[in-house]
Amino acid sequence: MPVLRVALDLPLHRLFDYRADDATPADVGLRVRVPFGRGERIGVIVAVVEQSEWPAGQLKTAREILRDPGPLPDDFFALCEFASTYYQAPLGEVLLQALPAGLKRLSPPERRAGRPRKPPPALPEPALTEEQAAAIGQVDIDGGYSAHLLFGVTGSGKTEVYLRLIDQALQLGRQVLLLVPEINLTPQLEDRVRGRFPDRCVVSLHSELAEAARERNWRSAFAGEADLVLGTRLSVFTPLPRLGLIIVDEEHDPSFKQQDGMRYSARDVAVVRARQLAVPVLLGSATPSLESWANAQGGRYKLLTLKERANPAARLPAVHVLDTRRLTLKEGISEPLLAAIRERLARGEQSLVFLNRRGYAPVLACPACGWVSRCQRCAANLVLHLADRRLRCHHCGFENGIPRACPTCGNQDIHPYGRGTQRVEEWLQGEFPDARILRVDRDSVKSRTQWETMLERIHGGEADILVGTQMLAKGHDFPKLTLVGVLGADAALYAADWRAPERLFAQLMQVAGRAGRAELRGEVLVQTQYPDHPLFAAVASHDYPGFAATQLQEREQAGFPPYAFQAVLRAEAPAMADAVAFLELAAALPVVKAHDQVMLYDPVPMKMARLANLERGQLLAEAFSRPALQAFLPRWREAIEGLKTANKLRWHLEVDPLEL
DNA sequence: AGCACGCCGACT
DNA sequence: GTCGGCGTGCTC
Repeated sequence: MPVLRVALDLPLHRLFDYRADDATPADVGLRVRVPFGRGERIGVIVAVVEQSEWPAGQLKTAREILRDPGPLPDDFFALCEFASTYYQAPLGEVLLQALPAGLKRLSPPERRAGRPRKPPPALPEPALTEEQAAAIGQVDIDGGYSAHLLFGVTGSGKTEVYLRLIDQALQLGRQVLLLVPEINLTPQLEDRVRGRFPDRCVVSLHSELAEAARERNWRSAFAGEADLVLGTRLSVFTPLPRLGLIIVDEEHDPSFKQQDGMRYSARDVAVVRARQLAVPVLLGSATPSLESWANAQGGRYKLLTLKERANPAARLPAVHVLDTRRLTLKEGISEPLLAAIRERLARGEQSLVFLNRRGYAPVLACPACGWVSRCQRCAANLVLHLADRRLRCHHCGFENGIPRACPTCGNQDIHPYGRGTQRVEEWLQGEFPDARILRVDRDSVKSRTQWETMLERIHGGEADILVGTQMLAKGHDFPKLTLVGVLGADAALYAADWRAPERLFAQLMQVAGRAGRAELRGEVLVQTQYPDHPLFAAVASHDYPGFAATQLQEREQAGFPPYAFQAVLRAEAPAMADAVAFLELAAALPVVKAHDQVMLYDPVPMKMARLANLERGQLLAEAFSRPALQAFLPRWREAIEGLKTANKLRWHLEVDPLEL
């Protein structure tokens, strides 16, 4: 009697066996409906065997083997097995997160055919620059696994390199997977790709897609009908029978890292997938992650460089640092920056004021008694949103009205302290009454559609001054934008977070890249209290390699990634004492002593120590070899699972954490 | 993760 | 006397 070994979406690191009279080994990879507990679940058949290790009498019988949409292929299993092992996530969880929701439900609703997209206008191939041609020549599309880091400044035409390589892969009859960060996946990018390959089937996969559309696109990829899958991190696991090339655009972008459930890096998974399938992978960025840069320096990735802008008339923007200690600031803005904005207004050009802090002010406080607007559930302040008259926690979503007087001492004279985008917008409007100011942050742009509309308005010249966060920094060309002012970006520079300089550098380069196209040279004014920090000199000279070299040197000396390999055990509980006690127990486990190449730090509260009424602590594990860490993790995890946990304590492991 | 069973407090 | 709290244990 054949037995199915079934992976279920449970936080359990084991498979479940079921009898199935008519099953054959060909059924591996199909979905199956099985009884579980007193209910029913959908699982994936991982193996069909003759004998179960379980007592035959306790085996239940599978209800139904689901033959649509055909078996998941071997290479998909191999990838999921890798992720399961590497990230210490149960196989069932990995397998099933890769499927569209409809295929995980017990009774899927009727499927309706989607309306086909209207084809966008066909786009011609622009001529290649020498550098682009050289980069393309370095990639052997048909030569098995190879990993490349395409390092190209903004405007150097990385996308054109992608498109040519995609074309080569398509010509060979292969499928292509193009991964982009969340915010970059807009219909415009989709249209650009479609326009270049008008007779190819291009599908997109991202979380904002309606469920039916997502399933349709997934099925088309799975069936080998789609030629090109354009997607965000979740699409790295899409089964693709003819996959021949993987591209990760803006590979340094933190949105490639999943921040809940299985905390994987889609960029790293993409490289593993390429190696497993023996196909080329291309990572592209103007400011590569230091991990990728180190891989390129070490020869594990081939470095392809684009130094020149595709349009030679477009010079890199001039970057100037403004020392805020020596300048008088009005509402956080210095006179030289104001003058520069005034100049742009006079010339009919656009300015962008970049400020990574939304809301009106980051805190409301009482000068008399020292009261500050704190979140009751988090270790954070409530941010003042004057536009809708609310105090709001940006971490847990808690909201309150604005008190008229200080809740502790009754003082009527409470003030907002600091500045967010709303306040800067308001003040600039007062300063430039005739200017059309557009604020772009998560409060003014809540959906992909709104983001679209916003981009169109900016392109259409409907704004003279943009005030925006991170969101505006990414990958869109605004032809009339010639000035970028950066406010308070240096707060994190001397903080404990050793990854802060890398992020700030990428952010500044990215936002600087918005300034100046074609005949209009851009100017970037960065306001900082630390004008002498070497980071600014590197930004001003557009010297990523120099910056990366010093950063990597510092990391090597300090023994930080990428010269060390880390995993972090996090615990959250209503009381910090419980979380820390649990972590101490985990640190004292016998397996820890058995792995002397792995070093455990002391359990500490997390940077955001309290989130949504839970106290959070973490325990960092570190090794100087990846295999040593990988050998340790499964044994540690198993031992931790055996620990009895305090009430309401939850924990998880994160491998290669980006934030500590 | 669900979802049961299982023993101790305030209520129709 | 019950309804219900969530602590502990299991799911092939």
